[in-house]
Amino acid sequence: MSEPRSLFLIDGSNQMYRAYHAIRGLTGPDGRSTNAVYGFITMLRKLLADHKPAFIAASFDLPTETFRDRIAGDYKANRSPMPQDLAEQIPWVHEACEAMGVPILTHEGFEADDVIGTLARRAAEAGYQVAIVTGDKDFFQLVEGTIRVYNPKDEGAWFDAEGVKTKFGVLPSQVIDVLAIMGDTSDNVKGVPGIGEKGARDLITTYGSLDALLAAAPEVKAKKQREALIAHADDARVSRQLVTIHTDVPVPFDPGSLQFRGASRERCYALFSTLGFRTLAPEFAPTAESIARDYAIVDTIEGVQALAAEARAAGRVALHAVADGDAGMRAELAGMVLSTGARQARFLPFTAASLVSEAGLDRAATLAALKEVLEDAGVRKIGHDLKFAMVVLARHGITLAGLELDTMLSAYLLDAGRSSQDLEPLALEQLGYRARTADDVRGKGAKAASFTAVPAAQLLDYAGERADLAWQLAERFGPELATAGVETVYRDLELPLVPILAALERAGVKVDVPALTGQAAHMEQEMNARAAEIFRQAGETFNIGSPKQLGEILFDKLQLPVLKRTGTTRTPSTAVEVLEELALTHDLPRLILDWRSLSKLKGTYIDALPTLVHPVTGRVHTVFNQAVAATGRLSSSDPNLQNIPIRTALGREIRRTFVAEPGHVLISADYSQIELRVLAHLSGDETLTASFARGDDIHDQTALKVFGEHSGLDRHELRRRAKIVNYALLYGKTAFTLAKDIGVSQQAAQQFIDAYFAGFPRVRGFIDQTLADARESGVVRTIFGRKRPVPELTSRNGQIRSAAERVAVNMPIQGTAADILKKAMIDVDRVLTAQAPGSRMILTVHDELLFEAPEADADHVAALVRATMAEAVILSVPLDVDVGIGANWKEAKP
DNA sequence: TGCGTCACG
DNA sequence: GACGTACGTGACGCAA
Repeated sequence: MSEPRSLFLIDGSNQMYRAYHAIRGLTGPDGRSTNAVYGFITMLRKLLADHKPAFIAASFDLPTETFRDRIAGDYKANRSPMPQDLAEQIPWVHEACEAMGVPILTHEGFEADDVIGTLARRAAEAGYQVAIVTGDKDFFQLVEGTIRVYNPKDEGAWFDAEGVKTKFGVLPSQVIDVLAIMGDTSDNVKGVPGIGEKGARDLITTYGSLDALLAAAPEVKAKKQREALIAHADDARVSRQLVTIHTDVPVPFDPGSLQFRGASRERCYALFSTLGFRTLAPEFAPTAESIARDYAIVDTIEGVQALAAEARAAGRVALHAVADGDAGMRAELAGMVLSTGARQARFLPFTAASLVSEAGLDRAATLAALKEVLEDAGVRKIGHDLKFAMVVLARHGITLAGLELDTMLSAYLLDAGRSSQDLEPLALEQLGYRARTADDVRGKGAKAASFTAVPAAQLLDYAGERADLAWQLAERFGPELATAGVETVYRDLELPLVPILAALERAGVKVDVPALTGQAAHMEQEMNARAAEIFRQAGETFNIGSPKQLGEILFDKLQLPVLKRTGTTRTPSTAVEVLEELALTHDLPRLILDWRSLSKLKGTYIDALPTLVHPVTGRVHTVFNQAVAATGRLSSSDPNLQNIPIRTALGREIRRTFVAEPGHVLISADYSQIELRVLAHLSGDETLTASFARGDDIHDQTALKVFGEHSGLDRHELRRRAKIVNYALLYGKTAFTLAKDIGVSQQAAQQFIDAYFAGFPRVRGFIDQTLADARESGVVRTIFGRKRPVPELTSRNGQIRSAAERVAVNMPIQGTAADILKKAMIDVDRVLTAQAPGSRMILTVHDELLFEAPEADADHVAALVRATMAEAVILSVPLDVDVGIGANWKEAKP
């Protein structure tokens, strides 16, 4: 808690140095180091938060001569000059102090230490509690009474006289004597040669003081110490002068000028933005309170009706559905927000059943009053993530129509590589102020409340911003879509996809819960059997799921060789490729692999899926994320239904539990080798194109081209290796990894790579041209015009540059394939609506679409789907579609 | 919360 | 000569 008369004096230079060394490799947008200033700010923020000082100041050394230079001309002569990238940060550190409301103290001719010492003494005399914030032990000499040293390192440590004795071994009054003897090489304080910290401490403890020690030097028992003390007595006296912190600097103690002033949001925001502190800057961004705006709650049905009329008259309305979470199928609709202009919004909170006293609107009546406007395509809709609103509203019988501008999708198309397409960071980036987050109004973690339990008045600013900011962002993004060349992909693909994805999410997929429960029991038995054998071989029980514990067993106890280390912590890796290798010589790794595989399947799918069955629909409803993957792909979450196992026999059993409703079947349709076909199209390679045109098996063709006719391998193995080669080389895989993947020498792998590019000569040209264009423009694009920035192509760091090159080659291919699937979804949706209305699309998995159809319609639907997908786009090679029909997803896979 | 691991295309 | 070594995702359990 804040002491009314507490003064914190920060040893600024010391803390800056510490930050500089504690954090490595942090740079700002212009490439200059920001590590010291970042670390300093972090320290300062923690100090302010933890101790809430009423008075505070930071002192820094000036680069001018001090009295110590006059005492000893070579004072600090040994000190290596301050690193250039630290010196550069000094002005920023000063600005950080000023911006954070911390006064800066300096005084010509004295070091920061002396200024701090003087103020500490004078403040203590005036009755203040003083904390000297430093990691420098020299300050221990000042500790007495209400003066303490505080080292903010780690959790922070306080040193009073007792603490100094414990930490340094002598009383504060004896500290300078110890320092005078031991010297300080970095400051070129000579001390007494041959006597270090421990020796100095023992001598001072024995003799009481330096003067007493020097007087008694001839009696010191240890010969070396005795001779050194006699020979260097004067050095010791000079050293004592140098290490003594002066407390009589002519600097007045003026409490008024040392008051903590509080941070200036503007200055902090400006500084932190300049320095590229992406998490820190937003905290200081201007909040919207500073901007005049018209937000209000509407809580009468007449008000709602008037609002509906207003929206109709305006012809455009930004809207937001206030509901918890990202999953539209699980969100409880707590209110609606409408905006028909910048900095304007109306919030319609619904009365929560649990909060009888809370004023609000009846949900059903309100939605009934809004229904006509929401369903009128003539009233154009704006929003951030309109799919979410669509799904939520659909559950209340409203079919949102007239989608015009989704700011989330627009932002995604304008910069697919942005780390987040959420509203708050976009508002900060585009409009320059900090929007409220759901966490701000609901609390977060375990204390988080539901929107339905937060009083409407508290939600108003948050809710209003959702619609208002969407409106404001739409004003910017609308024109930008055209200038960025992504309007086509927006109009023709992303926007039409919104209602289709909303329908997929609403449809969900049926899972056979009893079957999953049965599999869980079986899995558990299998796991227990493996675990027992694992523990027997290990000679002890441990947590097999802990990479740390497992590593200790394998590499410490059993002394198996460490073949690979993990990327970040450099601990021995226990990844699958490592265990596969170890399994050649030991039994244990194989058992571990088996256990892991079972554990993964059980934990991620078998146990999880039943808990995700919707209580009303009895089906599992995923969320399709349309603005996440940088290439243009969709992703799936809560649960992810795009990574249901298929590669192992046991995993495939999980697919059996994805079933059709009674009387229905599942139909799976997937594009055959779509990315390689896109490559053939983009590169114009004649050999590749001709193979696809003839309908050859492309992997067999590659096998022939790369391995030759007489490799001696069976066709299956050849094809497996060729498939790896086909997909790997395209994205820049190296001979090193290819060799491991297909089990040949690195030299052989290199020959395959050379043979591949020789066999498909235009592929190399395509890669080179793509990279040349990308370096020129800074972006790569799909054939639909979707773009992804690749700024790092010009990095001076070879590794970063290589990674960017692989990204640049991959994106046009993966992204074009994604565009094709999106186009196919739009076409298929139209065809099914017209010609097979009893059937519905239920999932999409990158190159596959899954449908649920009445049994009697199955063949018809399969044929429609196949034809429509094959004709989704016209490339220079045909698009092949494999279609299968079955009672469950496994059987439906062609 | 970050990390290691592993499921998918 | 050392270093690290195909792209794109999301979820789980552990450890701090």
